[in-house]
Amino acid sequence: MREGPDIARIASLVGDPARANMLSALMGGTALTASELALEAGVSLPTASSHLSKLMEGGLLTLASQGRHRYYGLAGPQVAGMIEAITGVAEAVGPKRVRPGPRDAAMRVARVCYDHLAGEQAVAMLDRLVDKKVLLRDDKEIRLGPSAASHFAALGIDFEAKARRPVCRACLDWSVRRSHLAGTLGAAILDKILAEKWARREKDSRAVMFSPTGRQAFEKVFLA
Amino acid sequence: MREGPDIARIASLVGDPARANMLSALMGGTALTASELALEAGVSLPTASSHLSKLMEGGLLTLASQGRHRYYGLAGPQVAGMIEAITGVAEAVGPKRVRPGPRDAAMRVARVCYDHLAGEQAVAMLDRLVDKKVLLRDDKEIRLGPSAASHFAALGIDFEAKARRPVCRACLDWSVRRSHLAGTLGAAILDKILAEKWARREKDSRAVMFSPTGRQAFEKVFLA
DNA sequence: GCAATGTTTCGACCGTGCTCGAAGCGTCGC
DNA sequence: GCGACGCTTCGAGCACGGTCGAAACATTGC
Repeated sequence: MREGPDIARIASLVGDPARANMLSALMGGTALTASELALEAGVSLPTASSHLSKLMEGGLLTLASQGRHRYYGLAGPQVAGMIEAITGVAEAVGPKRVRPGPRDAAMRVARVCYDHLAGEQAVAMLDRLVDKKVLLRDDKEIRLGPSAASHFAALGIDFEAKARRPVCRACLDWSVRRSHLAGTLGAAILDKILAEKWARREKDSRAVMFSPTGRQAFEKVFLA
Repeated sequence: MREGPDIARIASLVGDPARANMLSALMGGTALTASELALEAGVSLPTASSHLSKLMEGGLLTLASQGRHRYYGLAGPQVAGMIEAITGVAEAVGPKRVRPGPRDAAMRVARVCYDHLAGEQAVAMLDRLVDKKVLLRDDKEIRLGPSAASHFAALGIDFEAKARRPVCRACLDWSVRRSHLAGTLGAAILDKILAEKWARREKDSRAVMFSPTGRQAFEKVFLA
């Protein structure tokens, strides 16, 4: 009955949990592939694809095809602002949120983000690697420093052997609100952590649980 | 999978057309009753009531019970800001809106808003009544001026005879973005317009169509 | 060329939630 | 008190949209 722009259409796009998770994931500013977004949203690939096409049709996303990868990103700052506004209301209105249980606390410390480590530990690790000039961070970009090759080789981490993805990539951490390390290097480090049995993945969760000795080893290698 | 505030919950509340219409109607700042909101949304009273309780539960609305009337209003400026942000995206993203047809143009000029007149004609009428000091407007409130009683009596408009609602009320016009006159006086004026056959209601629409002579009469009385 | 990987389309299933009529409750006017 | 009015609750019907498996399509690497 009421005229004007179709706000219900836009809001209902954000109103599905899977799509909301995707949009939240994209709030970091980096474009993500359909597979990554499917993992973030916790749905299968076909489902994610369906959601993504709806978001595209609604004008909320942009698409950049690069080879067989398709990178989805937020359409612009106006869309980001809208998500921000909705998040603000959700936060203000929902103090009824159950207090974080042990699972949530663990997620905050360390968890899997697609194929690399995220959480406080991951953010601290990246900070330390930048401090030591092993990696170079300018603005939003991360590059390998001159000593990177030898540094990681000494640790037995081989990040070149993997597929052709960017070696380093910044990934915004939702809990800490700062970047952690993604890309093939981030993936290789997670592999290393799991291979050395410093930590194990919690079943049916993204949480990564360090053993006491594993934590010491990790901190000695990456946070020293 | 992703944590943080439940933005899907909030967005899906806005994502239903009926609820979106209600929220848009409340963007004017004045609280409205369940019946008024049902009309705005174009749904039955039970349906509207169900939506309203959901919006209440979601924390988007406040409720002020006055006798047997229950006035619903937006919970606060943060909620209003969110609606505004969503509206902005919907506007920016939907230039695919079909160009306004004759029906829409007519709606812009004059239409029914619950029980009173809205649109350009209504806004102009209120401006003129204020100019002539028949009505007094300070800030958002509208009151009767000293000459109001005799002025409307001379026109054969009896606004006291109606139920116990505020005589004057400002109602924000979506098309003009300025206030028009609601309340029992606004209703009485619309009654007059239809009784005099200056205009008729378009079937299945809120548009009000003035006849050529009716328009002249209306302008002579209210816009002179 | 063929196999591997990333992504979309198709088809079918199923549940959530929107919808309204009828009935129940609370408030006001006489 | 009784009737009128405003609103909410209950119950049942129904459609829309989310979900996934299988298969098709596209791109790359060998």
